[in-house]
Amino acid sequence: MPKPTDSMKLVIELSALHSSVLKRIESQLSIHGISFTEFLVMHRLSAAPSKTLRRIDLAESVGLSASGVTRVLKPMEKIHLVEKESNPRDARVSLVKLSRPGEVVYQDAFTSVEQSAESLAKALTKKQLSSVLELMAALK
Amino acid sequence: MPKPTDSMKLVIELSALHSSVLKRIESQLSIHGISFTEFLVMHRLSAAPSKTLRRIDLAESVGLSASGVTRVLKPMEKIHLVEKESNPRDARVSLVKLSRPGEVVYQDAFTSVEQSAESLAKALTKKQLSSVLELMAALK
DNA sequence: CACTGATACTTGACTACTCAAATAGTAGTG
DNA sequence: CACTACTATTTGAGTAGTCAAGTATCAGTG
Repeated sequence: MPKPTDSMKLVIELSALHSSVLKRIESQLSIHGISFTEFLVMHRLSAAPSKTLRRIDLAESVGLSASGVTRVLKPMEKIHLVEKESNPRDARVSLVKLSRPGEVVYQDAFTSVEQSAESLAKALTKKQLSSVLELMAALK
Repeated sequence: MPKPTDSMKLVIELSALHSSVLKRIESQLSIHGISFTEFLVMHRLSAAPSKTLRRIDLAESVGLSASGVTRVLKPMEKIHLVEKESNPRDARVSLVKLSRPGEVVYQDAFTSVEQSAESLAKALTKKQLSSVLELMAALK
């Protein structure tokens, strides 16, 4: 019977932590009628120049496949959280833009997520928190 | 436009890290024909007394719902990685046991996962690694 | 400027879950 | 010892994603 090294523990604990954190956040987000993935999409769009991204870059930044993005976006377009724009320079690409109503939902959701995040992170000191962030960045 | 606090960054980076790590590991595990979830199941069973657990406890420890466990286990039983046992004390519970062939697959898979994990963790010193583990445990 | 190969995206078919309801069994209480 | 309430599990129906194949467009080359 193998005994786990620390690096093994890292991946196992990472997975456990992810699943528990996700549950907390999703339950908060359900109030706003969106999933964490949808929140992430809006988060990335909101940070982008003119709140617009190519679907492929969006996929990359939220950790989805191209088709995954197509599928998340479809219902979001339907309720006008995001809108489709075309790129005059390249007819292959379809740009996604965070709409005004989308921004409003995003900002409300942001507050909720932040609350969950704070309540989670209060187990750590400020110093510890920035330390985890740094260490996690090194793992990327 | 809201600006992310560190605790917000924590949840977002956690999700990104999880998705990238999972992809690395799953691609290694595909050699053994199992998913990371199935690996986790065997990992927990392997650590349990007489390699046996109730389905509900298994669910809890791998972060799945009860029905999720039922569904992962079904194909694993079919190829005899695990076997079903009943509890004479309580006819409601159905115990799951890691079979001998299951142990073999688990140990091979363990080696693969450990390799991925090592290659991931080599971005960190030993001290940093045990530090992340400690901080992550605090977040649970 | 026609060809070749790469890129952006969408769709079909499948897998991996989830939740809610159904089933079966257990345990405490009057 | 019948009732009530709780626990363990499975199943049906639906959601969220994947990969592979298909379509459209672009960009470089002889």
